[in-house]
Amino acid sequence: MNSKKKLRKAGLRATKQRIVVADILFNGQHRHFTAEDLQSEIIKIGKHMSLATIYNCLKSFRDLGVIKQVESLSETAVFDTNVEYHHHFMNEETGELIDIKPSEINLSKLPKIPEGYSQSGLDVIIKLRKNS
Amino acid sequence: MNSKKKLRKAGLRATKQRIVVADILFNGQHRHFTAEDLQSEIIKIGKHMSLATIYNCLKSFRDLGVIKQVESLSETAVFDTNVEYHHHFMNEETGELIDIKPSEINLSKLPKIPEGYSQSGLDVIIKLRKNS
DNA sequence: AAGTAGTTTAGAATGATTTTAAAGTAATTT
DNA sequence: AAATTACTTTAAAATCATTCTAAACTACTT
Repeated sequence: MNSKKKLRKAGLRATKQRIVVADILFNGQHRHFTAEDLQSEIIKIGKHMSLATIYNCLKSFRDLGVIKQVESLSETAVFDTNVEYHHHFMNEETGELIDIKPSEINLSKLPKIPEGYSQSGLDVIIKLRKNS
Repeated sequence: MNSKKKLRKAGLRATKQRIVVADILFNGQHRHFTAEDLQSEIIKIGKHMSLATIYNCLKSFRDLGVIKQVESLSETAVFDTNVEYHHHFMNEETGELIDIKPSEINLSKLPKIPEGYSQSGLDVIIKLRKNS
């Protein structure tokens, strides 16, 4: 099934722009990218698309669940007076953080570190939603 | 030891502004805060301090190691075509991400979720640095 | 008390993202 | 196939967090 049909099926208008983005993204291989990465690629294949459109498109694809936005704790810099190694709970709505002591998490198995690199940190973030 | 002495000992000039910030931050209780949170508190106690100064001050305290900047993946939005639950390696210098399959991490013990909340997500980020 | 080097500051600059509102277009209806 | 309508795209302006600039200031040294 081509991108046009998939978009229609998902309830989105099959605009030229969305088709271009879908054709780039869903080629079978997973990838991480920013809005600007995508714009560069679009330019590389001789097309043009405004950044606003790219943001709009990525947002609708994300809401549809066909891509994921990688979690970032907050869009503003957050500081912590606790300088010991620890993890965090994060309230998804407010961004509020609560410390988690390392002893409360057991990370008994970790993946092999890629060749040529060393581990320089490890963060666990448990996201919370208020019960309704 | 008061803030003035502590700053001097750390090799930082004991400016009025740094003393105010240190007095607010190092009162024995840990906390998470943004530059603006801090400015609001400073205004609340009848003082004034420019945001640039607050950023400068937090940066020097961070470099000194007396506060920590909570990790954020990247300052720009990153998207991922892999919508399955998974974790990430992150190259600290470039921000580049590599997927980690959940089966490669064993999280056998997790902390108790705070009263009134439910877990809505869990992310593990392993930071990498290139070997020298 | 004077010197100097690090600091503070307002305001400008930057960079990512969103908004605005006008022009365009996909899908529907005629 | 043309007309309609509602959703989209877009350039440009706006916004927000953060950094930079460069002039005024001040902590510490001499």
